Amino acid sequence: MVVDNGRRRPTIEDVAAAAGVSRGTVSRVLNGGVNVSPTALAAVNKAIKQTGYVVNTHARSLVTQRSGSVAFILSEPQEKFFEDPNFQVLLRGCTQALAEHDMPLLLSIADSEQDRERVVRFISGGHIDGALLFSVHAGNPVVSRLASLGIPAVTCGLPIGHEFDLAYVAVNEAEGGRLATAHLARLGRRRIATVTGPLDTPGGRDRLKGYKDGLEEAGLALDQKLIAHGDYTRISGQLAMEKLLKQDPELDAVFVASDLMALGAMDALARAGRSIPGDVAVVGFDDSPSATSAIPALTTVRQPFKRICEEMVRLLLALLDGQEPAAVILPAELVIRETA
Amino acid sequence: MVVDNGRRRPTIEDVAAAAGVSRGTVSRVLNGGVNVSPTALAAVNKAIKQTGYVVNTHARSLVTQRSGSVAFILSEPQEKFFEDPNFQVLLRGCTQALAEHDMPLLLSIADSEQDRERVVRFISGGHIDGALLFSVHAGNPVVSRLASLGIPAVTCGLPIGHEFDLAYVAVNEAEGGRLATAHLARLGRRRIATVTGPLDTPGGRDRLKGYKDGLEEAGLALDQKLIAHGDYTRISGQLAMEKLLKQDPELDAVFVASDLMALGAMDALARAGRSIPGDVAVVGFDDSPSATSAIPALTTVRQPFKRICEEMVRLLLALLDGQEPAAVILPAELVIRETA
DNA sequence: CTGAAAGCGCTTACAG
DNA sequence: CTGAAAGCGCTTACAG
Repeated sequence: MVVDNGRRRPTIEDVAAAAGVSRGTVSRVLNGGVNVSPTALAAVNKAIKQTGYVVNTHARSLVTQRSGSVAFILSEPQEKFFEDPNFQVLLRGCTQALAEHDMPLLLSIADSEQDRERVVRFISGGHIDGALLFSVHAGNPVVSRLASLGIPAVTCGLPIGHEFDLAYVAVNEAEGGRLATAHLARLGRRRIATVTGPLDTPGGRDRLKGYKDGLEEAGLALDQKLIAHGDYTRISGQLAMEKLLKQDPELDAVFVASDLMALGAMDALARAGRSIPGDVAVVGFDDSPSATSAIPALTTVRQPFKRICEEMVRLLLALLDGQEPAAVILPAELVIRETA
Repeated sequence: MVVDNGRRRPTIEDVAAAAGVSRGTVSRVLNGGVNVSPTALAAVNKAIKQTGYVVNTHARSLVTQRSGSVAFILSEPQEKFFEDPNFQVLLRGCTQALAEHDMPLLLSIADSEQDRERVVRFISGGHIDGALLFSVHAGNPVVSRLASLGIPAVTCGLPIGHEFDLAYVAVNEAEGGRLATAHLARLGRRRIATVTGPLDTPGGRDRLKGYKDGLEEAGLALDQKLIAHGDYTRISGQLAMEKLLKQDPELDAVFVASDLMALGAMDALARAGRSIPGDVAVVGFDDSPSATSAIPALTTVRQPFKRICEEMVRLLLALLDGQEPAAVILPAELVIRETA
């Protein structure tokens, strides 16, 4: 039963009165119940229910000097955010992982210079305890600012240039690239091309490394004509594929460093009249929702996004707890569907 | 120049000392500068810069009883959230509109019974001042709870069942449906089908109404065989289109109540060997990013998402200011591309 | 195990 | 226009 005395929200004082104890005891119950007698505990819990008490987080934060919330920072130009299905998965995953700790997620989008200023100001203003960072190109100013301010932060993907002063969670990018390439070689493909991401991102750099490893492992020569670059957008995948087809019309496979770019590459292949996987086998990266809905369904390297989010939140909470920044590398996994 | 005295953040006390005034005066400057002499104002502003002072929002919220943040609540099953590109646009638009008022956006996802409980608890706990609500089916429990708790809330789209106790922003759905249908009729199409959204959503219900209006206006008869229903997912659009083709193989146009479903419908048409727009003209709804990237590019009814977000935030701030709930209806606009 | 008390950093009547 | 002071609702040594 919830008692509503007028309009005002019940405070710890009301609970104390109802339970016949002091405010201190109520507070102790609220904070884990240590040094509280079973009798008092029961009385307080009953009083909490009875009064419908909910802690005032502002009052609590004022004394604990902790805000109890974290920011999800997207420092990416707007178009990519719009287009990339991975962000939604990550946003949701983090929201849920945080919710399990009863922490709200503050969304901050910092894709312009001005926004970045605001976001950094906001964060250094102590409004949040820590940050979850996404889409981190080498040299991203938000990342450096956070790192130099010493604000607890965890990045998704290896933060190039801050490998040692920031915590991060990443899939084993190189291994993923190697798995994809090895799979294509195993299928008997001999002219395996690749579309990379930007080389100032870990996904661009390391998936390419994996591609090279896979080629070498299969005894295939590295050929610069078979390498093109994209920026993770669908259209960039299409353009890169067109370029590759021009450079080497005989190519029979392609490893594309993201599913979205793979979709673009498939558009280009279709327009060029190549069948998939008959003429050209395609492997993507991410296992994003678009991979399954593609026609034909995309063979890809899976990033365990849910797990990534959980680990990011875990790492961030550990940082808030005073632990040192750590890195978590998750295994990549090949998901075989129809395109290869 | 920022002075860092040890590790502790400067407080209003530090600013007062630096400016040679009382805390009260500093606070007055912070809150608009009324009743402050030009001299004091200048001194305080200088001291703020000098000390690098940033207001402690928790302390402020504790006394003002306002949190200064609002929640973006998504009460939608997970799959749709993942798939629907509109959410990203809305999320971004609201984040930005709010940022202009220096208010952070808290993201809450309430797609399960349990999540809903948490979200309602969170909100009634006073952690936020108001809510922005999305994807509102009639009878959504979160909506009713918010409405009955009297928490300032603005919904995106007409909140069926709460038309009069909640503020909302919506595009003129019926007019959009009418425009789409009229356009198809004007193109000479005579067997115009429609794929609706769920009829317990304003978009499902009212776009269908517009379709009927458009038909009538063009002197075309309403035929139940030409109406099928989807749930805004791509696959549902495909299934609905397949059903329509079965029910009336002679249909020559279709108005689909969302772009995403239109994409699904186009998949079905392609599989059935119908050319677009040659055999069947297609008009979508939303003008989401997927409309432009579709091949062929989708003719659609534009929802002014950016404007919608701005109006939602404006309305919410007005509610927080004590104004009565209002409704804003924005005009729909036809965007002609390649499919019709 | 418990209560009384100080204090977190701000805002806002109130008196002048 | 300005300062002194009360108070927002909590946590946490401290003493017992």
